[in-house]
Amino acid sequence: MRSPEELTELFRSTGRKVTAQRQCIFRLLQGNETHPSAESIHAEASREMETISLKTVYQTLHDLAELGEITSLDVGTGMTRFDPNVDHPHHHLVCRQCGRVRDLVADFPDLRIPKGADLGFDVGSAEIVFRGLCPECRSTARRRGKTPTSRPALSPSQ
Amino acid sequence: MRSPEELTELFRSTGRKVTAQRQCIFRLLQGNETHPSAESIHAEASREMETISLKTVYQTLHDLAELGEITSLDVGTGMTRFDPNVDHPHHHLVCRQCGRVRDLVADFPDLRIPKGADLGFDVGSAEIVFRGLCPECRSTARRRGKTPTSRPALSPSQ
DNA sequence: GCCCGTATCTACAATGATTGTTGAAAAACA
DNA sequence: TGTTTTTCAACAATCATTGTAGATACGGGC
Repeated sequence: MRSPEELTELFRSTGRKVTAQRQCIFRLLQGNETHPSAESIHAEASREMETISLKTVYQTLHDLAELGEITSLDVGTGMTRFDPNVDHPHHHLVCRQCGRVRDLVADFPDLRIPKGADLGFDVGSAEIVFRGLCPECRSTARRRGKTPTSRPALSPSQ
Repeated sequence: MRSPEELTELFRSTGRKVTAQRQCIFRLLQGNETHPSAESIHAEASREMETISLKTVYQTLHDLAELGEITSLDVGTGMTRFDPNVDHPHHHLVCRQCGRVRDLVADFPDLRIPKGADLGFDVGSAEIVFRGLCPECRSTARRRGKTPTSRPALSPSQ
């Protein structure tokens, strides 16, 4: 994502108007690595502008996504997350406990689909989501030895 | 996913009751490669049982997921999709036009996270989503030369 | 095959995330 | 500064999904 100043210019040059609300959102996004949801951006923005509406946040985020300045990603945490890191291709680590998302900066050069396996799809991109436990949840999870869902045997005479 | 008969037995042996609604859903899922949503399962089920409720479908799908007989996946199409193919690890092709999802049976052995790049996460699984256009949408899309969203230059004197 | 306790069913209301609507206010540009 | 047009905030509405409650059906024991 570009700097707030550049975004201001970009918005003007694409026929969009620049408001205090939008600039506030620009600032909150810049360098933000938490992959915030619209809700969490709204919560932060509300601290500076008590009356800013959630709708405004959604709209600005959509504008930024349309301009390619951020990407929206759905990693199954129930709400769309937004990522201002569009200049360095990367993948994501998702905590299955708390929903935290982190960038994984690694290149996977062998992500080519084998000939014939693409089923006729015209494939343009690949996203990898790694799921696990973030450091914070790892320590919390130590009390319960939770091995997740192994398939029970069929009719185990029990 | 096991056969409807085995699932019947499995449900009984895990203290669940077997109803006509559930068996209908078992049948609709077996061998189903369309990655249906709860809604679409409900639509199909309604053809056999006019009064079956969407809630029942959701509950049964959750039960099956809990038993490890299906997996639920969120590929950003707006609703949770369900996949009865749990016996062969695989990834997914998603059409960004129509939302169609297909299994991609290919092994990516080099999906190891480089040492130190995991940011302390305890990573348990990796899902790859390949996005593109399915064969059906490829032919339909030919009219509009739609190159998706390249970033506009900053202040292009225009 | 029937009874009874309990899980499941349907219908309906409620939730949470997101989007549509509308009159008021503020930005851009002359 | 005035004019035009977009955006704003405050709703209400939508969509997928989940909660509630009373009616109903399953299934183990007679």
